[in-house]
This record gives sequence, C-alpha cells and structure tokens, in this order.
Amino acid sequence: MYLMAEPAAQTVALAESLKSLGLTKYEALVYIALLQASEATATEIHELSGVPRASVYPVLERLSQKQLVSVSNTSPRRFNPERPDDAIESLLSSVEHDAARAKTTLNRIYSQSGRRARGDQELIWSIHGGDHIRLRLLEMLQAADESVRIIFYWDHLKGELIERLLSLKKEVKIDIITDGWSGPVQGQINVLVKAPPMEIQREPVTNWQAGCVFIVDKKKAMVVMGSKDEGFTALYSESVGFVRFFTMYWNFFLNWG
Amino acid sequence: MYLMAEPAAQTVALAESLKSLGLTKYEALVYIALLQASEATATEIHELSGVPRASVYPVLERLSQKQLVSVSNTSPRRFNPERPDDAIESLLSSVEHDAARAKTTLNRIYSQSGRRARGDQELIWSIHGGDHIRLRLLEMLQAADESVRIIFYWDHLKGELIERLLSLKKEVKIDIITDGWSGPVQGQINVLVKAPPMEIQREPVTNWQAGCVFIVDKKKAMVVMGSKDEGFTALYSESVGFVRFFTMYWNFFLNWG
DNA sequence: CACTTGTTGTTATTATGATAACAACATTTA
DNA sequence: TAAATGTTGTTATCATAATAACAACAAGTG
Repeated sequence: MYLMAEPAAQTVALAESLKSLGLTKYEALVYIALLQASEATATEIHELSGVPRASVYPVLERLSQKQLVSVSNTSPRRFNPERPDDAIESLLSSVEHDAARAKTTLNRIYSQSGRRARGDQELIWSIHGGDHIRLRLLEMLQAADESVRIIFYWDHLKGELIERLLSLKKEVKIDIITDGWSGPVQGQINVLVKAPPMEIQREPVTNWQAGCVFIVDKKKAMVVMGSKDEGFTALYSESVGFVRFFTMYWNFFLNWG
Repeated sequence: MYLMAEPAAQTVALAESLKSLGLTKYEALVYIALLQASEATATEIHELSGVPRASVYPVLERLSQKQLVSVSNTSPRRFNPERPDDAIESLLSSVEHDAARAKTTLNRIYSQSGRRARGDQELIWSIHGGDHIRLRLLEMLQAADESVRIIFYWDHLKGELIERLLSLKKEVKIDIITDGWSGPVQGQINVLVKAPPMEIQREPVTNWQAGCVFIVDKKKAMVVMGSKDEGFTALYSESVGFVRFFTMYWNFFLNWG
C-alpha cells in the first residue's frame, strides 16, 4: 500500500505552518508522526505519516541535522522527536537570526543608496493591505508639522488613530470629520461628528468597510478605501493636484448637510 | 542583455536569508534592487537586479501582496520599497504567527499521544548538533536527584555548565574531573583538575573540541564528542550496560596518573 | 515611425515528492 | 540445515510542481 494516506485537515494546516519555518511537507509529516509515536522505527513512521518508506530515511536524516530528532543505535534504528517547544524555538530562532542579518544588510543598502529624497512629489502611490496602509498612515501623521485634516469612516483603526493624534505636537491643528469619537477632545483638536452622506452609502459596493481622507500640512494626502470583497487599498501622494482635489473633497464634506 | 548579471557575494548571502523569510530568489533580488533605487520602473529594476524584465512584473505583484512595495499610478508604473525595518518586521511576524500556531497544535499532539514513558531504558540515542546536545544535557542535569559525575573537556559550554550545576539541589553530590574550574566550589561539589591523558591527546583526531562524560544518578549517561571536522555528536542512554561502561571509564580517569 | 511598456505563453531548471529495485540480514519453516 | 519469507536500509529512477528564463507581441508613447 504505497498510496499517500490522506492526512487529517488539521495536519495539513499544521504542515503549512511548519513549511514557513523551513520544513518541507515530508519533514513536517514525519515530525508530526514521530510526536504521536516516539521511538518509532522507520517503518512505523512510514505507516503513521503516509510518507513513502524509502523517503522516510533521508527525511529523518535532514530532521536530525536540523536537530529535531535523535537516533538510536539499535537495529532497526529508532527515532525520537525533540519536544515541540524546543523544536519550534530552535527553528524560529534560526529564522530570526536570518532576519536580523538581513535587516542590517538591507538597512545599509537602503541608507547608502543615493535615492532622491523628494521624488515622491508628483507621483500617486497605491498601497495594498491593511497593515501596510496602517503603517504608512501612522508614519505620515507622525510627521505632521502644522495641520491635519481627516475624513474618517473606518471602525477598525479608530482607537489607534485617536491615540496617535493625541500624541502629536500641540502646534498641529487637527480637524476631523467622522461618525463617532471616543476620546478626549484637546485644545488643538476639532471634531465634527457626521454620518456619511447618502451618495456614498448608495454606492453599489457590497461591503463598505472604510472610506477615509487624510491631508497633512496641506502637502500630503492619503485616501483609504476598503470593502470586504476587495480588501483595502490606499492612495498616497504629495502631488499638488492630488492634494487640492481631496482638500476640495474635504470642504465639500465639511459643508454638506 | 538578458544574461543574469552575477550579483555581489553579499547579495547572494542576503538573498539566502530572505528566502528563509519566505521570499523567492527573484523577490529578494527585486526588493534589494528597489532599495538601491526607490521609485524605479520595471525596466530599471530589471537592469539593476538582473531579473528578466518579463519576470519583474509578477514578482512586483507578489511583493505588493506581501506589502513590501507600493505602486505608483503613473505610466510607466513606478515602485517604492517598504522600509527594511518594517518589511522584515512584517515578514518575521507572519512566521512567528505560524510558529505560535504550530507550537500549540504540536504540543497538543505530543501530550495526547500515549507514548510509553520508559522506553528509553535500553536504547542508546545519537544526538547531533551543539545546540541540540546542550539542550538535552542541561535538561538531564536539571533532573538530577542524587549524584552527578562528570568528565569535562569542552571549553565552549563550561560557563553554562557551572551555572547549571550550582543551581542544583544541595542533596546532589557532584564530582567533576576537568581541566579548569572558574567558579565557587560549594559544599556538595568536588572538583578534580586534571589534564586529559596522553592516550586521548595522541588520538589521530585533527581538531578535538570536546570530550565529556556525564553520569546522573548512576542511571543515565551522556557522552559528548566533538571535533572541528565532524561537528558534535553525543550519545545518551539509560541502558545499564552503557552506564556501567562509562562509570568504569570515569573511575579510570579518576585514578589515572 | 521607433521605442518602451506591459502582457502572454513557452521552455529550462530545480526542488520535492513518489515509486521501484536491491543487497544485507533476520526469521520462519520444511 | 537449507530454502523460503520477511524486514531494513540504501540507491536509482521517475513524476510533479514551483521557480526561473526567454521569446514574442500588443498597446501605448513620444
């Protein structure tokens, strides 16, 4: 019976996780099997994991190199798994080690490169993914010097946003149009609570999650759009036209209704 | 010029590190190139990275999904890298997330499995790799109840070993034969400083790094061998014969010279 | 037009997965 | 004991999927 036995759904997901720690499918399956039957022989592992018997040997050899199993000196050989905590720890720390090395090298490349500092100016950038957007947004707000104008309809980020705004320098004038505010309103912050206009609500977008505009120092603007279907997209630009457009948009919102 | 430009040696090592964070070779090369020339077009990236121009587009698409680059809405499109710190952070945290998931699942499997508790007894286990050995060794010592006998010639681990020994329960009698001791000698610890015998020094092993014997409670024994060429290997066993053999070995050492 | 960009499809190349074959040895059975 | 049977560990071979490399072309741009 050489057919690959179909592993449990749990096992498949688990194998996926282990893959990103640098294991192959077989290495993952063999290690999992070994946890269920410590001190197993190659044949037992083969039967339990569904991995072909001939493949079990090289896989165990690799796992041994990676310090996830130890080997008995009996005949037949028996194999013993490193405890999961230690195993994961060992794999992860090797990845973290690589990450640290990569980080320093990349940073050196990044700082050495004589890339133009103000090239952003006339370009409009698309940014995908919630985290990516969040990062860039907080970064942009942090750099605010004079003024921040915000139209904000995005429940998910609200807490973090408020926190960040409150931490800005006192000189920065902040104007916010949003649907609800749950924090202190300090001197320089001006909140206008307003439901989103019907025109937007009537849009044929099935699952609206976010619709935001951020204008910083009248020089940079970022707009965020999000729906459950398409995920989050943001546009960022320092282009004069772009900023002017969304300043108008902001004014329209301010005076509407 | 479609030939892959030979990347700097540094770049190759870097790409390797990035691979273990889940990037492919091309993704790594493209990202590195982008750091050197932010806001590059696809063609510029192709020239800088050596990645075929046609391949650059799908690669950038994937990088965009992974939130490592943003895209301009110009024609031609331009691309901007996420800053290295944030990029690595993002990749690493995704791996760490997987690691955490895997750890809990594996632990459940491990604890659920009704593996025999006393199977270790008559087997001799091979353990490869310095870290792996270190882990198992400290674990074994920690579990000491009555006595620990050690023959220790291994500079690298000396500090950690001493520390661990000092933390043991006071009832545990500790006898050590080694070539140097740099800690307090408390009541239950008995240190005998002794150079390794000529018989061992004359062995035709080019680069001897470690030669150790650990006997715990007269029931478990672990021996460590290490040379620069072959790396570290250890044997562990609770087998009576094994323990008896190395107890004899220990006695031989004790009375020699 | 000449040139570049962006896209598509096809062909290597590699890593991994899957199967088969075999020698060495141990166990069983006549 | 000799033959048959089964197991282990090793090696070679093949299949498949992921990635890399290239060629060709349509659309856009100056």
